[in-house]
Formats: sequence, C-alpha cells, structure tokens
Amino acid sequence: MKLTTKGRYAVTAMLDLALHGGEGPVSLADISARQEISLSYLEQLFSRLRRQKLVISIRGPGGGYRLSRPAADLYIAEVVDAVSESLDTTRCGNKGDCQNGEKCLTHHLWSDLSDQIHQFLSEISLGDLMRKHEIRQVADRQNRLQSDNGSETINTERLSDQAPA
Amino acid sequence: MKLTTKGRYAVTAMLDLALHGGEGPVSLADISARQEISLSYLEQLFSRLRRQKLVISIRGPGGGYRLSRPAADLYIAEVVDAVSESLDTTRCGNKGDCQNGEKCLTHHLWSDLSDQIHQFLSEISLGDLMRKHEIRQVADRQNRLQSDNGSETINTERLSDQAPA
DNA sequence: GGATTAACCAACTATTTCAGTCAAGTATTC
DNA sequence: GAATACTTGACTGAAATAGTTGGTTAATCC
Repeated sequence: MKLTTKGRYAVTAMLDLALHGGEGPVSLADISARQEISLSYLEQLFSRLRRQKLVISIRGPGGGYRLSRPAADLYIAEVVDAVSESLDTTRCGNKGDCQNGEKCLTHHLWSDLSDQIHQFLSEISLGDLMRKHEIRQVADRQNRLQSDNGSETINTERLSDQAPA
Repeated sequence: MKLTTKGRYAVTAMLDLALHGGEGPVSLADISARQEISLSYLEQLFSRLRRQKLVISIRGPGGGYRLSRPAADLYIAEVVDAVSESLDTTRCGNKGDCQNGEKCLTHHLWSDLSDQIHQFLSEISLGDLMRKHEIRQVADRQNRLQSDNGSETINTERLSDQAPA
C-alpha cells in the first residue's frame, strides 16, 4: 500500500464519475475540466482503472466512462491499488531468508501496518464518500445562503464520525 | 499524510533505536549495520527526527541517539510526519476559495481520508510494535527449535489482533 | 461516407522525490 | 590532541510523478 497524490487523483476522479454518472457516460474531458487534472494524466489513470475492471468505457460521441459496479460496492482501496501497483515492501522478496531473522521482523512489522491501512480503506466505498459529499454540498449551500456574513462556519461534521468499526 | 518507503525506513530505524536503546545511546553506524540502511541516509532522516524532538543526540565517543520519550509515548504518525513533511493536499491552499465550491469538496474528502489514516497511525506507538516484535522473536525462536523439518510454520499472529479500538 | 467525438495507446519530457554519496565541520571523551 | 560520532550542506543517479505530443480506433451524427 502506497499513499501518494496519484491515489488522490484517482479517487477524486472516480468520485466525480460516481457523482455525475447518473445520466450516462462521463467523458474524461469533463472530469478534467471539473477537477483540473490534465486529460492525458487522466487517460493514464483510467487505462489502469479499466484494466482492473473498476470502470467501463464507451467509445464514440456521447461516450465516456461508467463505474463497473454501484458506487456502494467500489472501495477506496481498490482504486488506490489499481493506480499505484503496490510495490514490494520487504526487499528480501518475502522469502523469509533474511540475515538471522532480525531484519525481516521489522520489515514484517511495516508490512502489517500497511495491511491495516489497506484494510481500513477497504471498508470505505465511493458510495460512502458520495453520501458525505452530498450532505456536505447541501450543508455548504445552506451555510452560504443562511449566513452571508463573514462568520465562516465550516462546521460540517467530519468523515471520522462514520468511521468503519 | 504520505506513505512511502521513506516513512518505513524511519519507523524501522526508530524501532531499532527503541529495541537497542536499553543500555545507552545507539549510534547510527549500528542501526545502519543492523537494518542495512545507508549511514548517510540515516543521517538525513535523524536530522529531521531530531529537529522534531523525537530523538535526542549525544555527541562524542560512545554517543549516538536516544528516544526523547518512552517508546510507549512515541507514535508512528509522528515518525512518518517528521520525515515526510506532509505536503499540501488541497492545492488551493485550503483557503476555501475554489471555483464554485465544487472542486474543494472532493479535495476535502481526500484530506479527511488522510486525516483518518493519520489518526489511525497516531494510536500505534513504538512500544506497541516493540511488544509485537518481542512476541514474534520468541515465537520464531520456538518454531526454529521445535520444528527443524521443512514445515516452515510462519504462524506468528498478525498485528491486526491488537488493532486500536 | 465523411466529419466528429472520445476512448485508446505509446513514446517522450520535465519536475520532484527517493536514496545515497561526499566532504567539511563541531562537540565530547579518553 | 586524537579518536569518536554527531551535524550540516551540497551534490548525484535513479525512479516516480505529472504532463505533453501525436497518433489510432471505434461509434455516432450529419
């Protein structure tokens, strides 16, 4: 498991797809415009997302991409994995033949940690984020309408509130 | 929050420090030899760890580094943060003046996700890892002594077992 | 059928980060 | 004062990240 901006781009794009995919395919050009990610970079990312069967492509005019499954069944970990192609964390190839066992232990500790984060992201779906997003969008709009003074109430409840058990 | 090999090196080194720091300061040369991390790279990492006050340096012969606090009070998130200098996740500088609010929302979602991982790593201390390490070391030794046939029982229980609530 | 749309693909470039090296310090102890 | 070991900064090669260019292929619209 590796967490970099690349994964963030992928999750953002997938979320955009989930949010705007209600009325047919979404083109990368649209996502690029909305999320300000370069089109060519999106192509690279979606090439992987497609090969991992997270999205379905529709060619030709009016074409674009669709989620391969309902957003509630698409998990963040899948998206991150699809684009970052998790590297070997052990250096010794996980063969267990490290020098007198000592080195490999710390390696395994890190690998366990990494597994836990993976597990964690496997329990959050795009649907979960969407719901939060919608709530938030509504909340923000309400805030903007209600209080146009400079009070700046960014009081949207945190994602942490519905953290997976 | 960014998770790369850099953070792994730092955690590994700090864990080594925690494990061998019982009888006085530990030199980077020792850590370098045990963990097979280049001395110069360790110097870079410890320069940051020291500035973040996670370790204390003792100069001169017999010198080295010590943890600034008991291992049970030093959390993984601190170590990772110290060396990876978490980059801006929002691009817009978190000012909230993104284009019609839309872009920033997805950014915030990711930032929340990142916060949760951070939170998660903030609940695991070096002490926790040490305990696991010791248990493991004993278990491995037992395995090695008991079954010297090729059965290869890598049945050490996972870190997940004592995941923080 | 031809123009348009948009996915697909490959090679190439610039920038940044990672990982490591080198060299010249400074403080401490023996 | 010599040895030890931390401290700092500049520098390097390799890899990953981010973006570009220039095409090809499939589907649709006119």
